[in-house]
Amino acid sequence: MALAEQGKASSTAKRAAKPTINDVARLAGVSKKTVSRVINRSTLLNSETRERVERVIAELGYVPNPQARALALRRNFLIGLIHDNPNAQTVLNVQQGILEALQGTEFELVVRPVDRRSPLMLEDVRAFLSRQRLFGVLLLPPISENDVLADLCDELGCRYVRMGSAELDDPEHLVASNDREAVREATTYLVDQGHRLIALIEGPRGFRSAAERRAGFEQAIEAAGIELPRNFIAEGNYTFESGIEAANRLLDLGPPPTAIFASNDEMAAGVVHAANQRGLSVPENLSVIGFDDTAIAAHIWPPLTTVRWPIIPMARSAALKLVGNASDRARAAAEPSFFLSSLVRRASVAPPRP
Amino acid sequence: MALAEQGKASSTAKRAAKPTINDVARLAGVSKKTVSRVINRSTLLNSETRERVERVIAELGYVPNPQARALALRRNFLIGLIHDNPNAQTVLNVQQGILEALQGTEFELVVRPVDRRSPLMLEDVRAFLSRQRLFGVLLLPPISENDVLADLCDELGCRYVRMGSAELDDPEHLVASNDREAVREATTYLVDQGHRLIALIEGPRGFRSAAERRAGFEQAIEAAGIELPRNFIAEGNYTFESGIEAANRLLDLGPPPTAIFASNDEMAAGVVHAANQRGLSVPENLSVIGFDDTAIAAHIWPPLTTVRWPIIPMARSAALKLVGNASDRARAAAEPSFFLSSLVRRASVAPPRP
DNA sequence: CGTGATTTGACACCGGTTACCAAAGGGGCA
DNA sequence: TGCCCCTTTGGTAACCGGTGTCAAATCACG
Repeated sequence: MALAEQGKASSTAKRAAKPTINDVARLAGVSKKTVSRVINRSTLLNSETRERVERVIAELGYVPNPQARALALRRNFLIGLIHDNPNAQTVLNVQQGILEALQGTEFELVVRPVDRRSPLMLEDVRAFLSRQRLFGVLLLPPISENDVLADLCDELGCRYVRMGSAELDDPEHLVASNDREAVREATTYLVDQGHRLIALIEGPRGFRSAAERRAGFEQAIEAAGIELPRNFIAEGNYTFESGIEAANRLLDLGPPPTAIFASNDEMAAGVVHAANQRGLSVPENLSVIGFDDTAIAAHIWPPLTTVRWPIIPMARSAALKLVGNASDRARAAAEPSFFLSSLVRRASVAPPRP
Repeated sequence: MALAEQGKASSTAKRAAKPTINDVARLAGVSKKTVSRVINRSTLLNSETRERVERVIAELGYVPNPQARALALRRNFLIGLIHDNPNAQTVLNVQQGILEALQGTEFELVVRPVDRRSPLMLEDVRAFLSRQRLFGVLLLPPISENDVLADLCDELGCRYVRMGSAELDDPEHLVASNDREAVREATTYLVDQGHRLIALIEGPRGFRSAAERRAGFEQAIEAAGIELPRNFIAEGNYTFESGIEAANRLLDLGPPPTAIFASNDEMAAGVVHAANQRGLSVPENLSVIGFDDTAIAAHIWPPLTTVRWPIIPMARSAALKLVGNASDRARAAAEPSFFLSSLVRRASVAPPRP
């Protein structure tokens, strides 16, 4: 009887009827509840019983049904990635980092791009979160800076971790990098190369990440004793096209800058593109530094000097923080919250022409 | 009583206890089952009853619990995206297309990158599919060409749609594009510009998609009456770096090609990069055509002439095919399976120098 | 008033979890 | 030594929120 049951449960070819907790309980001669205790590593268990149940589980190849657990626990084993980041490589890197962290767990990754500008965004996210009862969500910049969104997560009882630059939230909810420092370092590098006419293409105003990078830039300029013309700071929106436009505005100035720091690689690539279109050569006539060190930075010509933003480890850490919250608070708290960005010197910077 | 209940269900602030099917049934004065029928658009329903239930549903803002449905139906409302595509923009475009199709439905997208070369890949996917009981999966090239994987989906009772070049599967399971045709067109364009020394960088051997593109290339060369030196066909693996290497091998030949067709944009960008490193200018000294028309194509300098691969509509169609299978087989079958790729002329092609 | 078609409901079930209770075993105390 | 209380261990039943099955109720019609 027991053998017949086992055979039926584990090997039958037709639409493999997966073994359930009941099968395990019957074969192990215990109740469902005991099996449940074994699965959930309850301490209130005789070690002999535990072993017996574990043996049956292994024999049957039993795996708890996530749907049933989700129903009973009122919570899914899904991690959501909410983002409105325009950069494909960044988003994919984040996905990769998260999945590395989720590897071997029962969690899955659900992606949810949103439109920051849509008036329906918040309602959309609300519906998503409350319907799916996600275990938790990861918020990617720039939308991670939206406090209303974070509050919404709280309100709906959904854990969250935000990725961002700094002081956005408690360490429990945050993974950040030292963007300001890194931009200061990069800008200082331009100064050290002899540049005095250095322009900035910043991200959209109103975002902390943009403000951080700008602050680092201004600190370096000030430290060098350079007076920064007001119109040497241009605004972009992190897209290639906006980089082109901003570069054209800057290069039309008299005198034009000899070096441009762009707040991400995409825009930096746009700057290089615009320079080429004008017959300017990088780095001979114009030095360019980007930010992120996504694939495009190494791929364009000349290879871009840029700030490496350790997005994959950051994403991994953020996911561990989220998931760790479940089983092991200590480990979650120990998960690093701060990461260092640093300058990668390639070929898009040279001393200005005399 | 009814009003009190309603208040409790719909407005209570504390951890908003969501209304369930029971609440709806009670308020509408019908049974759970009847509500279920309304939700599922069963035709066996008095229209008056239906309206009454629908009114209550609207009042309460009731939304069925996906977890409970998943348990009862033994199937999740999750679409999986299984891929091992190295190109970030392509993957993200696919995600975008899928999400467009899923917009407004109860389905969510779960991403699952895999490692084609890992011996554990199949077991990994098997565990993923059988544990999560996904509604269905989308298979992206190049892994979509793996027949074992498709069979595995079948075996596990998981619907699937493969994206690929052609003749990979039944139309029900396939969304394809006319790569061969498109490559022939692109190559013919090079011929028409006056090129006779045209090289190909193809994808990894053993993949149908690579073979398709190669076939198109060879057809065009043959039609032009050009004899193709054997070493004018180089192999790459779709990465930027492999494009550089292949380009260097080709440009070291005597005589070197005056035009190179690369089987994707990433490798084409590598070709441009390699040419620049050698002091060759594109398109003056070397013409380059890519494939895909991902963002990088428009972003590098010079903007790349390439074949536009309509990946977003393809992904959308694939997702509709998958989901449509559920509600509306006719619509799913009607969903187009074939898409046309076509040449986008930018600035990386010019007649060869005399 | 019987007959068949249409609507509706009662009830078990999906596969886990928690609440609560009962039995078994161990130690303190009279 | 015997009694009682407390801790450990395991079982039962209810529940999470839907769905399928099947029978009952309703209705039109000959």
